[in-house]
Amino acid sequence: MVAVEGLQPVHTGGIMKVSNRVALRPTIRMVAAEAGVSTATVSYVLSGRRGDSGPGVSDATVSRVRNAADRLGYQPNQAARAMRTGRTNTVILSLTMLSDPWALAVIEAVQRAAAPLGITPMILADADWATVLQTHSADAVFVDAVQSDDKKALLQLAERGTKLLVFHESMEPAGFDVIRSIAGPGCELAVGHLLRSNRKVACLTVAGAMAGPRFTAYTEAIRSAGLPFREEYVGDFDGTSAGAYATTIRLLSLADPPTAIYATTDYAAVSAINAAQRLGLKVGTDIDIIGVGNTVEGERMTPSLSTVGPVDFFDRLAGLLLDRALGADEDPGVLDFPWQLFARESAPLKSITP
Amino acid sequence: MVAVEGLQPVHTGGIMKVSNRVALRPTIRMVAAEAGVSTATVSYVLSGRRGDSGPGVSDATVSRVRNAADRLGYQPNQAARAMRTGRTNTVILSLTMLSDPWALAVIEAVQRAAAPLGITPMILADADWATVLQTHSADAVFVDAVQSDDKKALLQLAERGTKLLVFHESMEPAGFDVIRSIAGPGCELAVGHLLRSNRKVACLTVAGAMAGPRFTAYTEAIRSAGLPFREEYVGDFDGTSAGAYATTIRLLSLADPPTAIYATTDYAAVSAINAAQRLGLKVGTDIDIIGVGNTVEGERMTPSLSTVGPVDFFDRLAGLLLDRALGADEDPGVLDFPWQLFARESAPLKSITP
DNA sequence: CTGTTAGCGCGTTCAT
DNA sequence: ATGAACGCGCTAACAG
Repeated sequence: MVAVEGLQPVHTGGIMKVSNRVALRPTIRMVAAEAGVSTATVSYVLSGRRGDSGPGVSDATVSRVRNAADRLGYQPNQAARAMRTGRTNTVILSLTMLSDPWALAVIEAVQRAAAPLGITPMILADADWATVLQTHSADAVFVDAVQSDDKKALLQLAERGTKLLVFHESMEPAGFDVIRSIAGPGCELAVGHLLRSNRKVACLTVAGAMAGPRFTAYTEAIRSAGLPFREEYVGDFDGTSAGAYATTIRLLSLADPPTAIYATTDYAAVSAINAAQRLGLKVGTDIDIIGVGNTVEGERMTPSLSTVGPVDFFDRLAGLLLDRALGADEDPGVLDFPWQLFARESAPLKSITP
Repeated sequence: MVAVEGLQPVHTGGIMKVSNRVALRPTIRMVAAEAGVSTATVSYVLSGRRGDSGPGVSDATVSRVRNAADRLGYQPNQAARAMRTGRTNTVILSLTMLSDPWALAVIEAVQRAAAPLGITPMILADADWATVLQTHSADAVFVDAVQSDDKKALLQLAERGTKLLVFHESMEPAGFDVIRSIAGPGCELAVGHLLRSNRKVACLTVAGAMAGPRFTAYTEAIRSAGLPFREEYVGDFDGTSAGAYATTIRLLSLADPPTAIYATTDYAAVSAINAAQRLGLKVGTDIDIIGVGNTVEGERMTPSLSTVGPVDFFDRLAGLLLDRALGADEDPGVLDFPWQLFARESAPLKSITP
């Protein structure tokens, strides 16, 4: 030590107790001093490690340390811990479209799974996630809207040791995990379900998404059922639920109204049900309505919403993310979620009418 | 140095180049070795400091270092940097109700302001923010839904040096900043505006919020205008925009329909406008509609939405947050946003009719 | 004026 | 139960 005798506080590691600032955050050394033990002991006690082979710390010491820590209000400095262990006790969720209920469901599921593990989910709403992740690390990262040209960035991140889970329909794992949940076939299932007992099936879809798989599935299914495609049965709306409501009213007010509606999201389907009921129709009898996505809200409402979607998507996603965060060092792979039909009250299974 | 001669790699600080793992992240020492300079020089070059008084590093060296860093793909380790400097280059936004457009606007504004400063906003969606913030630090933190009994937790965090900005109507600053934006008077302004040219004013409000200031302002304003309170003019809905749409249809289908609608949010007002137009009414002439919140969407739509709200709220909030993050060590205070009336097309200023 | 040396910060962990 | 060596980037003090 080169410290000037009279100035150097002995146990505190030298941070500015001498200066005018009040002591900011207590360090492990202060706790050690307070408890009259070494920093190593404090570390072992508070991080609960060293259970590897026998006790190692006596009960008396444990409580002395605990008390000291409480008294000082000690909280470990995550930056220091991260530097030493390489773990941040954090997972990052990179989510575009935070307004989307899908994103909220991801957050909720991860939150629930992470809390008991002492891991904090942080949400990154930056379109430029690749750059951010180059410097800010986490124990695992979920990225929801990857383009094919992001592949290089992903590879680089993976190579640096970032544990990545990527949501993408066709990308192959390459140092990162891929979460997959392909909509097309499931959506055809939905329309097909309606077509079993209906010949006049309309589609409620967001105006901007008419090139996507959810709408294509509609035209496909109509075509392969040998039915004519009726332009007036395509109800495009602006993406808001009010828009979906209004468009449903319009569809059902046609001279020759549809007897079933395929909505490309559960949220649109909910609006459609409200609109149909407003017009005095009995949903599931007078009119069949089916959604897409298998959200919990649909399951719980009355009448319960028929829908298609992956099973248990959010919880399993959260589970995998946290597995990775905890460092089970398995090889990355694909987590595929096949879609299923949930025929509930709003479009029940019926004896087939020709 | 106590290192065993033959094993210790000289410049790398000893991380496991020896082991089987590929080199994970390049460190500043590797860059220094690659460029043939000291770590200090690398640090000065890459962090752009030492600009205090003149350059300090020759152009030739600068480019040598830059090249070396690029070649290795060096990115500074934020944890190490944070430990040394106490800065994380991060701000945390603790937001409940992430689905609320208000939260999205906060995120968007902060994102925009933070990016050029090299600061990354991270969103915390944990109801238990107080606990999380005890261990995870950031250069500044915004907390949106503080209860009065959180005060103790806030004080503690502030004492530890966390820079806090708190959104609360009545709390006083105490080591943390308070953002304030009181709705009541502004809402009365809105209803008052409608009452200047209408006697039949309905209210569109969320069913659960009828004890809140936005609804109270309606009853208050009606009362002080000497008008009777008409139960059938209260249109409560479920919080969705489809619900607002449907409720507006109901209100306007009354035997004695209102000539103006006060909606307690801009989003409800937008739905109300859609509904009124659907019924063939000319908004701003046949019917006046006003919202609450002064969102940008309202300003841009046609007809433009009349509303009340704070001016420039999100950008100024973002500005203050980043000021704090950058450490301008001023005393905390209150940032108050008085509300204003924006009389636009959906409820224009009219010559007064008695 | 340019570049280097050396040591710090704080929690973890190996060897004693 | 402890001493002390880490990790990695920063920066005061110093040397050419």
